[in-house]
Amino acid sequence: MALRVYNTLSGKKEEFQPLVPGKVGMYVCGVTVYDYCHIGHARANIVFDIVYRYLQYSNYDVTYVRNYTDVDDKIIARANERGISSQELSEEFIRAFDEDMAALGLRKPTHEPKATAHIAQIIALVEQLIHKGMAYEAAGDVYYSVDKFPSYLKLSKRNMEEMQAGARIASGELKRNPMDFALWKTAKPDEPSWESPWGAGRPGWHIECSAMSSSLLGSTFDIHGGGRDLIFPHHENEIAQSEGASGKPFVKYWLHNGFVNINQEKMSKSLGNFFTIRDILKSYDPEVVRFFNLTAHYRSPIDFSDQNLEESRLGLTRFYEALAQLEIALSRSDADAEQGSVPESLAEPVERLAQLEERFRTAMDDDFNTAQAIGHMFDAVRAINRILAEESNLHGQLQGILGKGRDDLLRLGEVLGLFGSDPAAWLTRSAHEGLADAGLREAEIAALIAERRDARANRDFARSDQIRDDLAAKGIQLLDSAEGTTWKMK
RNA sequence: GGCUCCGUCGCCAAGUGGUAAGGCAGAGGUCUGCAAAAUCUCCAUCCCCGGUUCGAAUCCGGGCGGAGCCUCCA
Repeated sequence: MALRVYNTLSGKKEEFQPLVPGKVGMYVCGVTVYDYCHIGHARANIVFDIVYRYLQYSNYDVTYVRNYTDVDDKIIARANERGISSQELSEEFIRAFDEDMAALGLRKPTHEPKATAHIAQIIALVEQLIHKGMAYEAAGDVYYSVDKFPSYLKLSKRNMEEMQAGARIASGELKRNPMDFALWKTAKPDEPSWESPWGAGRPGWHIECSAMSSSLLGSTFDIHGGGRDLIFPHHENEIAQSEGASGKPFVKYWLHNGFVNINQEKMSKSLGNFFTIRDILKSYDPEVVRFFNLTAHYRSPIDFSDQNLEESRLGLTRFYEALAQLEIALSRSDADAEQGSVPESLAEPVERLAQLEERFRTAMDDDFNTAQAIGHMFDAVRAINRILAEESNLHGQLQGILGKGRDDLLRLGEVLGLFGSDPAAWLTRSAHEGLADAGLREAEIAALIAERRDARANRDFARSDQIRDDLAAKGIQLLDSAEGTTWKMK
């Protein structure tokens, strides 16, 4: 089955056919670097990280471009507040962005261009638009003339008359049409600026993406992504600029991810429910954050709440516990054990395990349906646990089946950026999180476990159970097994 | 007002014409000294009302409820 993607431009799912067979050019709008990234940025970047990974998994040669917009009104304003240069500010937050994305386990794009490193291309593009009559200069500013681009608003499917009714021209702007937008802004005092045919100035928002994408991917490429909120005006304007200049279709498939809500409310600074990635990673494992993002479809809104994150933590724990048990069973099993056939009772889980990859692909081929893909992976976990529950001593054939199951799970998990940690280590780390809140130290727990072990050996179950209940009251769950007793936070 | 979109089990969430994935929570069984984990079994007819169809959660119309965009925004 072939990959199908939902294209915002057509409003429906389409079969994905790259311009050049086997190769994909993909551009995703990065961030304007003037502050720390919030969890909405995390979602967008995780979503397109998955797109990138899945295309690579599907054997495409992908060129992934994600830009930094490092010249902008907000950067200038923030830099002035702090009394530093725009460049210092943007460099600081580019570093922060890189750290955040690395923490979230994102694969590095092929190219991460900066707007300020493409001023020459931007100026050339603006000149071209003026030359073609699509743009005009006015007092050092250059504006795009939306009236010259008949298919303007084709992406956002809005109505020009009504948009115009609501639009206003800010004082000092010399627009012919209120919907016209700036390609180049004349420099005000104390602003970063570059020399141009229209005097010193700087690029407007939107033009940098047109310039960088065409520089790195050509005038037509396959996928352009970003958050829904970028559809208008940002992406609409990119289309107008790029197609206006080249006369060729800009992008074949437009992909947009849904929003992040906080406790069912829109995330916004005014509501005070704004979380940076750094804030969240203080409380939650990055892999939990990623897992949470992938349990819903990328186009749907997701609700960021403690309860939902907690559920994701439990879900991810289920995977790691199964993987940890699998490691133990596989290491313990005897390679020389006599070959045995798979018992009839395990035919179904064995079959389910065998189908994992095919099901995963079918789900992901359907517009990157990670929620369904994870559902299939949970099925595989149950199949693994079932086999382990029934056959603690793996014979040759089952060993091979489970070994392949483990490999499949890890390989497909990697396509989603999951299960990359050593299972035992992840579980230990997870167990220790929150330990301080419980007011306990590991050594104390270990001592109590030892005391309980002795009590149990003496069949003093009253004492044994008391220890367990006391710890349970503090949120510590003891887990007895043949290998001894471990613990975790409930 | 215009344009998008959503309303599926207690909660989260897939499914968009062929008879409701999965996770969490819950009930019961197995395992266990007892538990936990694991496993097995059970647990929804899809906001409401019409219509199209052999057949609809899925399509159409009308309600009701919710969200987003239209200004910077992932």
